[in-house]
Amino acid sequence: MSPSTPAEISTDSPDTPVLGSPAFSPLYQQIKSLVLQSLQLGEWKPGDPIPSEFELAARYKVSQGTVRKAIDELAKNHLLVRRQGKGTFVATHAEQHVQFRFLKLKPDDGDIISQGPAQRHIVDCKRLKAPKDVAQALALASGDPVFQVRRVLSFGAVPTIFEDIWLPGAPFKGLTADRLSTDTGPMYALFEAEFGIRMLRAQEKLRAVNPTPDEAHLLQVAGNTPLLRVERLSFTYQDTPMEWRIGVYRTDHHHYLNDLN
Amino acid sequence: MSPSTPAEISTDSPDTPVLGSPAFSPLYQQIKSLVLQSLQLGEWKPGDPIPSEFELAARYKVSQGTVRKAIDELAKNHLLVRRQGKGTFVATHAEQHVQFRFLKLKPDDGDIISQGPAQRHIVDCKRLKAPKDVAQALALASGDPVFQVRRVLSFGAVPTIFEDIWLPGAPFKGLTADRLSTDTGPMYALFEAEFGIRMLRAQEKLRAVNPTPDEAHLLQVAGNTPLLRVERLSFTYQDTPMEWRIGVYRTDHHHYLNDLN
DNA sequence: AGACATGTGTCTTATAGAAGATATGATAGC
DNA sequence: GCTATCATATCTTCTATAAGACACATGTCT
Repeated sequence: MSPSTPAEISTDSPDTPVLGSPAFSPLYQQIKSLVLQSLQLGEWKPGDPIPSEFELAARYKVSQGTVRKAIDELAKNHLLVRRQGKGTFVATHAEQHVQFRFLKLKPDDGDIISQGPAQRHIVDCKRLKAPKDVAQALALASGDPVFQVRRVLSFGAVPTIFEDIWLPGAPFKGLTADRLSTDTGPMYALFEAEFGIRMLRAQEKLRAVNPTPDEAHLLQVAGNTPLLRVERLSFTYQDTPMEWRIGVYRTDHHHYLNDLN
Repeated sequence: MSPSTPAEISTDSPDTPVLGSPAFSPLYQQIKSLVLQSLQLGEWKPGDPIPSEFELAARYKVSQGTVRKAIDELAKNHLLVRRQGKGTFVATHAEQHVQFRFLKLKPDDGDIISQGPAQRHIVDCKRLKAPKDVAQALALASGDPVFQVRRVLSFGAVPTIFEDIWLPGAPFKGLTADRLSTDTGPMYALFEAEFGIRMLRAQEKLRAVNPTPDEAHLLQVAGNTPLLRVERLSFTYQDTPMEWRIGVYRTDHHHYLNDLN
């Protein structure tokens, strides 16, 4: 047969295992998942540059334009960051402008006291067996080890957010309250640096609730204060749930800002 | 392809494309704004097909690929809809799958009674002078004529959403409670069909609140029930604000669903 | 310091075939 | 004659390739 058939990626894998996908997908989609695979396997670390478009084109035996289309999509999903003249880099939670990508609570317009960085206070950090609801959210078996982290975020000395965070025990082996307390940056940056776990997307469900006595005490509000309850499920590669977080927000000086597009 | 002598440089050959005044942006961006202009001026009506990529390429004297990139972006912004084999169409709020693009309140998982379409009930519809806050939100002068529409949405006979909607008087000239009541489809579809006004994007600010006595009555809840207050500002072309809407949501059988990407 | 080379992503053009949708005309069966 | 079915032609968007000009960043040489 022909010694060098170009673009034969489709033929070598009769069954793509994931998601029961149709056997034939566009080339650039296949490139996209190959790049994704390299990202997941850690071939390129967060912050590092990935090979240039032409290098990848040569590696995968496709044209530069095809690689470009694949990278474009990954960049739109915030998995990669393009920098003209420099290269394309693996996105990281440690960067300034991506810092609080998932935190949509903003200070009200003209509110001065709420500006500036948040003060963090870890209430506790325990390792225990997953309750049923936690297990279900994280796709674990009931009773599997999980970490529970509870913390309060304050803005300008006003306690504003209480969060109840649940993490699967295995990937986060070694997590301690101390490690969390000493850290100064955002939590997701720590997850990335310490445990190699990168949150890629999340889904939030919002309701209005009254606080539990515990929450009322931690947030220093009356028991009948309406609060915003934000239930967030965060996913890493392959849409694997990696964090379940129930946040309770005070909205007297802040609001949850959302752009509909 | 041309059989003529290659060496000769004809005067018109470099073909400076028909570009607008903003001379220093990529070609495809300029094409994008030209298409946008045609959309705004109503050259192509909602639901209609726009000219094919090759036609537009000829019209603007650029390549088909450049037109494609412009259209791609407009399609991602939901201003156009591509349909393979058929053409590219002006997006409309009247389509089934875009119906409630801006309504993020979803019934809780496994909740049966809340399924199905919403029942609408217009509480009132008045024409009056804009209060200060309304004028500011809609970029009007204080005292300019505005419409105020108040309505209740119910799911499975449970009143769930109360909305206080403010519209600028001039563009919506002729709006009546009757017209709103008789209409069966989504409100934005009516705005589009009757007034030629298309909401393109919106911004929402969320807080948890207790209802006013009025709201408590209309939503049939106790006065201390925590409710989700959603303040939405909707924009049409040129980012002109065209609707200010304060919604109050019951979240006992629903939640506000948001994807973070 | 300035000029230059090089490596990167960005933009534009051109060409070609694949895939989906639709109209038209031929053909077979009644 | 009439209708159902198939094949074909011709639109459209979608995918892939290739090549060149440009812009940006960062060196190295003079």
